[in-house]
Amino acid sequence: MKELTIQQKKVLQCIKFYIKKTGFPPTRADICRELGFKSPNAAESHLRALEKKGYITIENGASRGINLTENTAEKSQTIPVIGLVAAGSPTLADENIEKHIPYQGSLFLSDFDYFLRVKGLSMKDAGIMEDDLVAIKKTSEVRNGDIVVARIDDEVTLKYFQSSGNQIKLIPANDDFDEIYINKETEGFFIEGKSVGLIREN
Amino acid sequence: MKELTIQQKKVLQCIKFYIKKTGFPPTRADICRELGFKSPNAAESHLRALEKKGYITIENGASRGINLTENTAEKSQTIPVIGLVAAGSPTLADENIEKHIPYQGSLFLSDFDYFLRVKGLSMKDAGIMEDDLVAIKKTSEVRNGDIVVARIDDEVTLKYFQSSGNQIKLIPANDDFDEIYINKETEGFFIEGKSVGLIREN
DNA sequence: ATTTATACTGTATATATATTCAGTAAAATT
DNA sequence: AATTTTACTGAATATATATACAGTATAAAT
Repeated sequence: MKELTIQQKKVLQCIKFYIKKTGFPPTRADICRELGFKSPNAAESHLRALEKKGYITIENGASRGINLTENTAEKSQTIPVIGLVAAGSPTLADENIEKHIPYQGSLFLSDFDYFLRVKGLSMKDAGIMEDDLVAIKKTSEVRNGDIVVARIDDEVTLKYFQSSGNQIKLIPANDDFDEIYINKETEGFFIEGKSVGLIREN
Repeated sequence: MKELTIQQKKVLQCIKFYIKKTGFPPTRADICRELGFKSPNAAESHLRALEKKGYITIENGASRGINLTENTAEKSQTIPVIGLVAAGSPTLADENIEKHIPYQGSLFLSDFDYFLRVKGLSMKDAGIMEDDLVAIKKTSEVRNGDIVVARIDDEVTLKYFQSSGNQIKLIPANDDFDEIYINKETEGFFIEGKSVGLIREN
């Protein structure tokens, strides 16, 4: 599905929230009121853009005729929790799944694929403590400064990512741990995903 | 809840089905079409009866302003996010609510009443960072070691709770901050609640 | 370099829609 | 027996609402 702009995301969020609050979709005027627009056409244009990109459908001529697409409407689902063990990969294989957490909606800005149960304190200065659940989005597209799940052979770690040229640095957020230097082409090295959020149950 | 007549049940079912199908509630005319009525007032009367019996609410003046009641349609709730400002109390008053987060189910072991947006780093060694959302359960029953929301006059802070005899210690998790000593009977001192979990959006 | 998309304001209007009023009639309640 | 509730038809209307049209301006894509 095509990416949304920031404004379009705001409008979509506004629609979702309005439906949640009132039980029915907003009018153009309602959207303007919520987001501070002064012309109903501002809302209209955004709606048509959202329709074009497949996030909503609009019943022409009907008042409040906005319908969230299946992908857009949040289905209640469960997210697997995977243990971060010294030797073992965080794959979604059954044997690695600790449990499933019921989850609905959008707690984080980005969507994600699983929770990683943190072991150890190598990221404690980043506020990531033992037994925290880090929301992981499976992707290899990571930027410098991202907190990533990196695999080196069978070892899986959570670290800050720093790349320069052909060299990758995996930096812990704890002085007691050492940085890890890796060459991009190293056999057995792989970025599993990146952190997009965190949950702690006390 | 008061019993519905057969016709009223049909109308309620019609509304539910219409919402499922289209994503938005029906107009009076839509209901007439679905059920074969020839006057919009037939639908209107039934709607008012359903409203009177508590199965729906109607937003007067709004098109398609029909909302299924909580008992009628189970819907997920939203949790308010409250900003932790230096001077100001974390009450559920509208002016303090930053936004609402859609939330369903049980992410944490205990239920909770609101999210507190953390400012500052006084609890950083406990893994609580700036802008984290701490799930707060409103209660004054706290134990030693709990992370609590304490109010001293208009100042609100998040600290470890430690009580011995008549004295209460509020302990930060950061060496740069000082412990706070308070007498239990101090005027203006109050435990607002305790932390039962944490969410971080990166 | 030109076109398209984004992001609006502001005005206007046909029509979609809620809602009231006037009836009729049967069933249920008091 | 009288009143209220249910269950409609049919007509009328104020207004809520979608939507088109005319602009302005900037960013992104081709």
